[in-house]
Amino acid sequence: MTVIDSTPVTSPPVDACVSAGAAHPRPDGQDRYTISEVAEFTGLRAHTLRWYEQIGLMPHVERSHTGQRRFDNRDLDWLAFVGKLRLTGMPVADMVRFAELVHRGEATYGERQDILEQTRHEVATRIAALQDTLAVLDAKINFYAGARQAPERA
Amino acid sequence: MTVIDSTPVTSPPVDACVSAGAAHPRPDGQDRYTISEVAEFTGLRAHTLRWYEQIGLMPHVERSHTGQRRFDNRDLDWLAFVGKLRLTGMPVADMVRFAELVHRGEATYGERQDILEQTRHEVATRIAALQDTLAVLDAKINFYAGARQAPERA
DNA sequence: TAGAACCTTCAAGTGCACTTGAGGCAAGTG
DNA sequence: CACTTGCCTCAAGTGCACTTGAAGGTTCTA
Repeated sequence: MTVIDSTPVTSPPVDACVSAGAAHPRPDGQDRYTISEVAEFTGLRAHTLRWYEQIGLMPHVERSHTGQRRFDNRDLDWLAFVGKLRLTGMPVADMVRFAELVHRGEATYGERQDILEQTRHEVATRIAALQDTLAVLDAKINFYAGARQAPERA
Repeated sequence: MTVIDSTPVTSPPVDACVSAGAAHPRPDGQDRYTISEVAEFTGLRAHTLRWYEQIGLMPHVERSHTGQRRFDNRDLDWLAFVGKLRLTGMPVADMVRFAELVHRGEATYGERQDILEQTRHEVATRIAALQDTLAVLDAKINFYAGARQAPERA
């Protein structure tokens, strides 16, 4: 019985951390992707994907009999999550540390929770700062718009 | 009559762009600051402030009779705005371009408005993405919390 | 009047996150 | 069977935003 995608099953219950909730639209009902397929799908370059693996951010990807990488849906989930973390501004080194915790299994749940709570806090702070910025931008945009509509008022 | 701060007056109506709305808490009722005062106030290093001026991101700062920089409240406003732009992820080169538009005066209002509207759009998009990320983080945090509270459920 | 604590310019260095290039193997096509 | 395409590894290069350092002038405090 092969995994056919559709709903996020995550059959091996060993470590459900990787399933990122409502999955992104998968290419199709398969489970083995070449590096260029993954590159197109994630927006990352093939070189970057290899580099991720090299530094330990992308844990060991399966290989074909000729040594080429074959990514599966779990890998895609992990990359989607990494993309989210990247969005938060988390340094790559920290993501690698998190990846190591995931690799070490259930024993690190607590530590992982702590890290994500810290990250959550930072993200919330960042959102607030950006909303502040939005207000400043709006004020300036309004100023410019007003100045253009009433240009002769010296 | 010297500018005493309080409400954003911006007496010379030439270019009100710099007044960033509700001003940050000013050091005190003065209007001439040394570079180290500005450094402490903004969190930027003195070297960075000189570099900003050098690349055209900090338009000409006044000098004392001995040639030392004397920043005023307008400069502080500008730096606060630059800080906001930096938060949005705008590259320094783009900020320099904006600074040049400001320097060229009213004729560039339209162009400036366009840039800020574009930036506004990007910031809004970014906020949405971060809120998405927040949801993912919450899901994972809950997963970890749940797994710790009910650890014996193989 | 001495020394600390500032300031100046010019230039090279740092850290991060990739990016690019070289050289080569393996599978499919006319 | 040559050729193109796609993958591999290893190593060096790039771009950005500062950061640090060197060498020297000026101003404030004791």
